[in-house]
Amino acid sequence: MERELILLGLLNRQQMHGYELHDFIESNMQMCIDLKKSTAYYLLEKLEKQGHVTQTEEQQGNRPPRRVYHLTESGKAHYQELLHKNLSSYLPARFGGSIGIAFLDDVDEETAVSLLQQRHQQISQSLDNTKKIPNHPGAFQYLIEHQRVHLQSELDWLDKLIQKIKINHLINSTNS
Amino acid sequence: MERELILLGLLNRQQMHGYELHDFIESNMQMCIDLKKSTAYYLLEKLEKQGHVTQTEEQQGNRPPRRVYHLTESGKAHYQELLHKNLSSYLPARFGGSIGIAFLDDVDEETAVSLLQQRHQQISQSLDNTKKIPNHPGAFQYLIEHQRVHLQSELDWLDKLIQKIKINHLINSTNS
DNA sequence: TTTTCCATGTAACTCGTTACATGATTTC
DNA sequence: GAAATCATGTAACGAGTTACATGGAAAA
Repeated sequence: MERELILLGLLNRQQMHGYELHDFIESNMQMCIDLKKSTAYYLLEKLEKQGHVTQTEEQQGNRPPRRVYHLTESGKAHYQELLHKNLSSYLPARFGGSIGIAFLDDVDEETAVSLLQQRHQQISQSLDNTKKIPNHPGAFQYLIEHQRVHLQSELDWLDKLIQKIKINHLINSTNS
Repeated sequence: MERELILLGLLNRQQMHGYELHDFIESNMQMCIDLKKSTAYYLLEKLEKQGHVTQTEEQQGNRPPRRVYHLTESGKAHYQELLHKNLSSYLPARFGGSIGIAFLDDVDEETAVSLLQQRHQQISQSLDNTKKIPNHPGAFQYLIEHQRVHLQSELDWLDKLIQKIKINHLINSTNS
């Protein structure tokens, strides 16, 4: 549902074609969603069938024609519906990535530290990436800030965890 | 993949049957995953076909026989593989729930505040739920703590956002 | 001139959910 | 006696990904 919401939200600002939409999402929202091209095209087709958007073709020289989409009235209503639902509800954020934490005891401490450091590195990278995103007016900026806060909190927590494991390791190794 | 990882991780501790696995996950990990029964059964069948687990039937009176699963050697290896992968990589946590934030400008301020308060309520509820989870030995507890830290950070952030919107609203309404 | 970018799409697949079905047992 | 729990499953569906295909234009 959220992919549809993004497309509608962007189209609510201005008409855009599929490639453009995908491109914008990839370069400005990559930290919170990964929308594949084929999914974007598929979704736009679906929205058109449902009457939420309409197409107009734009020819640019010899290139494949751009299919520029715009919201219909029905689309605007649908957009508001999805937006309200999204804002009002908290979908237990899929923390797939953290599940392994529950089973940390099943890898030895050196390995654990090294694996978690790799993870740390990636989160750090993600955080850096959010800094490359150009500034946007209005609420869009909130999303980016939210992501930054989240990533920073993840990083802090990970640091503490790694410290704990290192200390445990010292204790265990001096005891044996 | 993470559902498979959980099943393997639990089976690595002790043999369990499908219902029991599902039940444990539902009551102890509901804050980070929602594994449906049919998915659990399906996954266990799949793991068996792949040789990662074996079954033994246990009859209890007239009930449908319990299918108790245990890890094979191959299963243990597979488990370690998935666990390493999970620990070392950060899958940009699916923040589907927050996407709407980017489009907050498209709802009027009173509505926004009210929607976000509903969201706040739900996160708060989630946080309370983590407190009902019984204590677990070892690393399992880290997962719960991680979730709590995350939820708290979400709550803090939301509070600030709601405040900002309220202030904006005041400014806008006195100006007009 | 080779690579990257622009611009679209299709077919097959995977993962997971929904909705259904069964039937004994325990609890209220 | 009704409702919840125990215990399993199947069939159909849905969302999204992967891998592929096409071909001109711009940049390296």
